[in-house]
Order: sequence, then C-alpha cells, then structure tokens
Amino acid sequence: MFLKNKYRDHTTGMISEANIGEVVRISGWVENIRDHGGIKFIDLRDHYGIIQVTFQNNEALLEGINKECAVSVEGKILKRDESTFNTKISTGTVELEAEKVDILGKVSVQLPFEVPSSKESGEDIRLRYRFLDMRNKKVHDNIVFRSQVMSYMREQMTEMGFLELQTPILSTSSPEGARDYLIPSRKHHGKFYALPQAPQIFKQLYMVSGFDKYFQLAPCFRDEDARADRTPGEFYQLDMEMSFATQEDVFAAGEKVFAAVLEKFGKKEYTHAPFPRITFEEAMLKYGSDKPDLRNPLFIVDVSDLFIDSEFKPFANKTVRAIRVPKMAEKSKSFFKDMESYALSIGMKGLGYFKVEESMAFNGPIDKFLRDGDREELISRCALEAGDVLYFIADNKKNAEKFAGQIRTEVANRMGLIDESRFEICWIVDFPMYEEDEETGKPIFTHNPFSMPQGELEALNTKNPCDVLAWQYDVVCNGVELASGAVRNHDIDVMVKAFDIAGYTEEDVAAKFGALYSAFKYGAPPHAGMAFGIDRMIMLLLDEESIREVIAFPLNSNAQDLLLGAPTEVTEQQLREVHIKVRQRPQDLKNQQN
RNA sequence: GGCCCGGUAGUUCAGUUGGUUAGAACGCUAGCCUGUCACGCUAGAGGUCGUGGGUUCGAGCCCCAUCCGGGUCGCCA
Repeated sequence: MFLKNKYRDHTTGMISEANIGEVVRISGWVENIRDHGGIKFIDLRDHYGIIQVTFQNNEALLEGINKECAVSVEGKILKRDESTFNTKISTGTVELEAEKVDILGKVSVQLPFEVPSSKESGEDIRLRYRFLDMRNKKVHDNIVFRSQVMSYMREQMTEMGFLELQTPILSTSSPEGARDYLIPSRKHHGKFYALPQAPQIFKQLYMVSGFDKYFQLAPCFRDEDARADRTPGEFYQLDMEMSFATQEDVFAAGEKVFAAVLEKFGKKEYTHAPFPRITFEEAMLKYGSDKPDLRNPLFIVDVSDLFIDSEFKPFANKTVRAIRVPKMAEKSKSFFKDMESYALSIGMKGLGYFKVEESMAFNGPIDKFLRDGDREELISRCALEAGDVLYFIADNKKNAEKFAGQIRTEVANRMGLIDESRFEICWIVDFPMYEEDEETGKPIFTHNPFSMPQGELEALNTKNPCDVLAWQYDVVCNGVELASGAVRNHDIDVMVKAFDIAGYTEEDVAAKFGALYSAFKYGAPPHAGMAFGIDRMIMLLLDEESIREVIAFPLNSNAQDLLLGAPTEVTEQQLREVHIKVRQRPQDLKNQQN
C-alpha cells in the first residue's frame, strides 16, 4: 500500500523505465552532489533506493541544499543516454530532471562522518550519531533484514501452532544465573523489581495453565559485560515451550524454524535437518568445547594411556590429547614458534609436537619418549600420514580438554582450514546435570537446575551425581551457541531431590522458586522448550563480526547508550521517591579532600 | 577487577633517534567546468596532539597518574 501526499507520489523503489515521461515527486535525502558547471547532479536516497536527479541550467533550485538534507523533488523521469547508465542502482537507466525542489529538513551543522562510508568511522561516533549511521545502505539493510527474519520466525511459529504470548518485563530478581537489572520500588520501601533474564518461569507457568505451545520474540536482560558477540544489557530470544512434549518434539520444532530461516535468509550452504547430535562428552573430547566449530576438520584424540608412566614428566599420569594437523610439516620455523607462543599466552606450559617424515619416522622432541609399539599405535589412532604434524596437549583433565580445544581452533585458523562458505550445525545433547565445585568438591548444577535429569528420581537416588545426565541441549552453528533448551523438571519430588544433591533444602526451593514450586503441586504437564539467540543468529546470517551491527540502538561495550546518554543521574526527588541514597565512591571522596 | 591494543584536523590515518611553522586523504568553504555517479581542476579555512603532572635547552614522541574507546579473561544457570 502506498498513499500519495504532498511530499511524494512515488518512492525510488517504484521508479523504472515504465515511468519515462511521467512527472513524479519523490522525497528523500541528498546523498551526494556533483557540480559540473552547466549541469549538476544529486543522488536522492530514500528507504527503497537511490535515483539520480539532474539540474540543467536551473541551479537556483539547489539553493540551500547540502548533503543529507531531506528534500522533496518534483520533475520528469527521463531515459538516460545508454553511455551513462549506472548499473549499480536499480534506477540506473533513468534519471529525474528537477523542476521543483522543497527543502523539508535542513542540515545546519557539519556532518560527523560521510554517510556512505560511515562504517569506517569509530564505533563510538557512529553510535552517538546512530540516526545518521543507519542511513548508510549496509547498516540500514541490516536492520531491515533483522525485521524480516523476525517476522518470518513469527510466521513459522504461528504456522506450527505456537501461540505468541507476552510475559512481564517488570519482574523479580532470580537467585540463579546472571546479574539482574534492578528497579527500585516506590511503593514498597527497600524492595526491587528486576528485568527478566529470560521468560523462563513465566513460560513454564503458561504450560501449567494449559497453553499447549508458547513462543515469544522475547527481550532478555542481563547485567553482564559485553563481548563482540554479546551485547551488554538486553538481547532478544526466539523463546518457545511445549506441553506434553519430549526432547524429540522440541528438536523437530527447533529444526523446522531454524532450517526455514536458513533456507530463506542464509547465503551459505547449511547442514540440513535433522542436525547431527553430539553428546557433551564426545564434544569435549573430540573438539575440546561444548560449542564445536564443525567447519574445522581437525579433531582431538585421547592418548593419555600411552604416557601413564612415561619418562617425560609433563605427560606422565596426565590427560594427554593429540591433534593431527595434515600437511603442516612443511610450515616454517616461525609458524611453529608462533603456535608455541600462542600456547603460552593461553596459559599452557608448552606445546609438544612432532612431524611425520616420508619414512613415517617422527621428527621432534616427543619422539624419544615413545616406546616400542607407541609409534604404531599413534599412527593408527590418529590416522597419521607423511607430512602431518601431531600436537600434544597435556594437563589435568579439565585444562587438557580446554587447551586442546583452543589449539584446535587456533591451528585451524592459522592453517586456513575453516570453510567459510558453510553453516555447520549440530545439537549438543546429554549435558551433565552436576559438576564438582572446584573449591568444595561438592556437586553443583552445571547449567539449568530446572532441567529433568535423565532417569529421573531413580538416577538421582542411585548414581554418582556427576554421572547423571540432563535432558538438556544446545544448538551450535559454526562454533557459536545459537540456542539452548531442556526438558523441564515438572515433578516436585524429583526437583526436591535434585536440589538436595546440590545442597539446597526443600525450604530453599520453596523460598527461591516459589512460583514453580507452588504451581507444580497442581498437576503440571511434562513440558520442554528452547530459545534461540536472535541477535546472534542474524549476526551469523549476515556474516557480521560485531553484534552491534545487527541492533539498531545498541549499548556500547561499556553498557552506555551514547545517543540518549543512559545511564544517567536522576534528581534527588526521584531518588527519594524510591528510597535510594547514592553513596559517594571512595575515590571521589579522596578527590574532594585533595 | 586483570591483561592486550588504541586516543593527532569534522572523519580515517601518517608522524623517523626527542629538534625549524605537526602532514596526507576524504569532507568543508570559495572559484572554474554540460554527463558525472568515489566526477575533475585551482585556492583556502580547519589542531589545547584525550587530560593532569614530570624529565629535558627543547616533548605528539620518554616517565608517572588519570579519563575515554575496542578486544579479551573473569562473568554470561
């Protein structure tokens, strides 16, 4: 639908050679002015595209026009001479000959950057002038793309029978998880609301209320520090939950919506559903990470048994992992040196390796510690071939796992082994329910305490806690955790036992998670769900390095809004109303004394 | 909070061992140019070198402190 008005009767997107000869009025912004004396050009940009406007011997019309001012131009659409076609724009075979120009919005100050190259400016200045930055075609298109992806998700979810339901934004602080954003209560002295870290509790309550399938494009709030792929403050999830559902049902729904988005919006080959499933245990062994990048062809092999009583002390009785890197033996000395200094930089004590020579002999310091039979065993276990390099990572189990994963990633990056043209997707399943607390040695929840333990009460009663698996799963794409979910623990007896193992009493559960504890006493249905990180997904689809490129008005990495100035100080009156007194910082007190 | 990198013109950057008046490109201003689309040509304006202190005959450069930005570790059930 398009309504004509005094500002315009066409947009640039509506103009084609079919309009030649017509008098049209288009409104937009002046992207560029080219003055050739007798003839002048401006590039007129609106949301839909760009059209060239010509001024023949009527330069008075350009009075007061400068870059980025908003104008309305009336004139005739003319066919361009074929030698002057511009194939870069959709209107490149025509142009608008200006007859009338109205300035609708003046530019009265110097531009902080040039819009067509705004992405080259520093991020702080782009965010301070985000309204200008988003006139840039690439930046603008990212936001349009985001909108289209979200609409399509909504469409897909609705089609599958999910109901879009809202959950409160003003909510309550949750004792587990990330740091909350707090909001002081005016009516209740000393009490606080919190912004939800996720709609978790509410969506589960929806299930108890009998709503069969829920979804929401939900804002989530966490007061944690930023990363390149993590905004501070707020982010969006495609959140879903299903009643009377198993892990398989959630996988089917998750795969359907994600595959649909990849098919429609992805510009790369992708793993088709059903996505391969990798257990947490296998992921940690083979890839050294619970979010493995499957574009990386390298994998990790356990060789601890070959070194149990080795004379090489750093390997003896340690967890030893090996990574075979094909065709690496020919690399320069500095290549190996750089890998070694990388290893040291991440906290490793060294990085052992040998090269496999043509004769299949090993060349490297580790070789002399190998015993009869070890070489044959390594060749078969790691599928070694001439020209390979075998790296060794040794430490306690946890560190060896982690370091092997980092070395796997780093060496693949340096060797150029990552196939950038693909989306490699998998499920990570069977997360452990508990892990040992490093300080106390007691079991603590690994991830979500509300997940159903596999084997339910019997498993909790009979197994070593750290051997109990949870019905919990992630979707990982190209090494990025894109979604996370679980079959929920809806059985109050199982829940009490699960928390008991982690050191909480039933009273603790009732106090901390009162709503669920209460609701689950009234006939809770088995339910399960998951949530996709929308910002991250869009970032992947667009191949953007920074998550801020796919958010219209992001906070900077220091959690500030440079455009509106948040966070700001508030008046004494406002503070009084919410019963807050701001304490001076020690360093400010010190400055005052000086 | 720790670590790494950075802060010089409106923007993006260069700036040698510490040494004359701190440069370039783009943008901006003025002039010329009738087919450009990153138009071209000529001229010009524009800088507390993040801030404070120190060393020195002399500091954009060295030292100390501090502020700001980006990345990262912690953190993110």
